[in-house]
Amino acid sequence: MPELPEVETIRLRLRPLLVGQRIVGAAVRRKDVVGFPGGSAFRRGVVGRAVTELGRRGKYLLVQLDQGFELVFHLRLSGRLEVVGSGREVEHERVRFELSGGKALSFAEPRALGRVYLVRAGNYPQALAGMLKMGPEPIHEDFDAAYLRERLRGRTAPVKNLLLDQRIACGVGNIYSDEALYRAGIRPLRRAGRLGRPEVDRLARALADVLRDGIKWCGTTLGDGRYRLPEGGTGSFQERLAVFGREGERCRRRGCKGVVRRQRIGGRSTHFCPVCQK
DNA sequence: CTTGTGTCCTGTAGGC
DNA sequence: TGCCTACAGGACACAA
Repeated sequence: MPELPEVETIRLRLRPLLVGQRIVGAAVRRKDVVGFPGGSAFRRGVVGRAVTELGRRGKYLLVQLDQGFELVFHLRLSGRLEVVGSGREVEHERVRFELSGGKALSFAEPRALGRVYLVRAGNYPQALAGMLKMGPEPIHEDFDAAYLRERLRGRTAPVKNLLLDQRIACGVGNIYSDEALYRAGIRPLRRAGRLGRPEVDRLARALADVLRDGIKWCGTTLGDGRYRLPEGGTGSFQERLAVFGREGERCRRRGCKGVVRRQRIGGRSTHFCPVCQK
């Protein structure tokens, strides 16, 4: 669930809590959540390092450490990062980092699908191949209509599937892809290579806009409450969703009588307004 | 290369 | 009430 806006929100909130802190201890409570390196090298490598900055690439959160190291987190579906008092227990905690200030950074992940990696900054191992192949950030200038047109040209897969491909546009997940397609007025099942130039133009803009809006509203906390801010609060973009999670409800556009439909595309549930999206 | 399907993982919702 | 199944979804492996 954490997509680009959620990870960016987490980054902004965690930054003042982590930068300047030194990791004085680490406990790996579940080994398979550490993606790299294996064995005790992860714990040995991370202890003693100080946090210098927090970055983000797509859905990855990058915790820069001194001496050229970097902790890379991917929260996948249900991962959570929280700074807690040193004694406090956290449900589903997989890895805990004790901090010099007396608190701890807790990485909790009920489904154990999320991962944390310790690498040389910018030097990603095979286990993190996704980082090397990742496409541009849709909210940066190097992502524009011309680029998207080039990447979609000739492709026969549904446009929805390609929006989820991190090699084309990183950071986009199921929620924001549906919302971007709604804003662009494009049905998710349309074959990507068949979109007209004005449609791709709208899509490129909609993607950037919806992700920026998501950041502005601190991300989307759905009913399950899995995504939370590091301080425990919720995002508020869920109140602004046009289609995601609104199956059977009326389209939000003024005067539109459409009812939001849900359909499985590429194994994922996909939402759209049959009136607004062509 | 492209596309579609299965797998990982576990908590939860819904059916009977 | 309790059991069972389907589903949630991001990334990746793999088959065609």
